[in-house]
Amino acid sequence: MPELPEVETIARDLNQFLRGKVVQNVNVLHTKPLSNCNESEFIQFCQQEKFKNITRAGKYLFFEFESEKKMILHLRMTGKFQFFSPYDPEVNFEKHQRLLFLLKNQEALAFHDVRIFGTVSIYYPHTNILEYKKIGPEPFSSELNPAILKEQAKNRKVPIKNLLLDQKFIAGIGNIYACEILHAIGIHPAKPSSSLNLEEWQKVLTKTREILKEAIRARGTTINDYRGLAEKKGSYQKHLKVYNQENQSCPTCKTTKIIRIKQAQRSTFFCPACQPE
DNA sequence: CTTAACGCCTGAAGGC
DNA sequence: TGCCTTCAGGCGTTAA
Repeated sequence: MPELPEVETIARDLNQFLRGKVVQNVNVLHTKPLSNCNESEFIQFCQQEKFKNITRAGKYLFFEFESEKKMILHLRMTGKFQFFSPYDPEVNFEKHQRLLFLLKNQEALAFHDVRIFGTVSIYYPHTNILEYKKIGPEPFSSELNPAILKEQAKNRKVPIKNLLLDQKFIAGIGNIYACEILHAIGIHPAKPSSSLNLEEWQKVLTKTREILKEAIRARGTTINDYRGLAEKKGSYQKHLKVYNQENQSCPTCKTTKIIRIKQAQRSTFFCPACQPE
């Protein structure tokens, strides 16, 4: 499940492979990912476009072409990219490839997505990009500070864990890092968001940045599905203290076992000793 | 405005 | 072995 560190890693790698390359043709192997156009529009949109830059915003990937057209893609749960050089359909075809971008010199980029939750949308220059409006501030943005977070949360009764998952509150945090952040600062995941004081918001912000930065250094977390380009795994799973660690001893207090609860239909892992109510 | 529940999807894993 | 159920979860939609 790609979150900010995983998407950042993919964006950096894609840039290296794709910058300056031209899309000669596209095979739409499944139309479900196309969110704001049909198959023929999508093919038309991409043909002869040269990749200029690939960036990340929240958990979205922004593909910018030289023409200033943009393609915005979300990997959701199981989306990943495969770069083939050269691409041989006999060898490289896989069942769950959904979009295939054919490049020069027999190279190709495949968007692979088992569960087909991933989405792509296309934008012509100078048009209003809806995706921007849906996501909140980047965790590393200098506009963020503890006072703003506290203010934004003052009427929010939802558990802090759920608020950290809200992409409009802070962009890019998913289930894994939300659990890790709360453990690192010793806050119970069910604590009502509006009850955190300024000092606690300071800790949230500092640890969020620290953990995400460290996870980017490790090229993300690979538990089940996540793979970067070239099927490369991340290594941050070695640093996880609570996520997926049910019944293990907490690495911080070394005495209490990590427990698992459900919040808003999602698993939350935490240490009841280090994160008291 | 906020919150909660559901649906989308497939493959892995567990129960019997 | 095989069938059935449950689970994984990001996010859009819907309803309250």
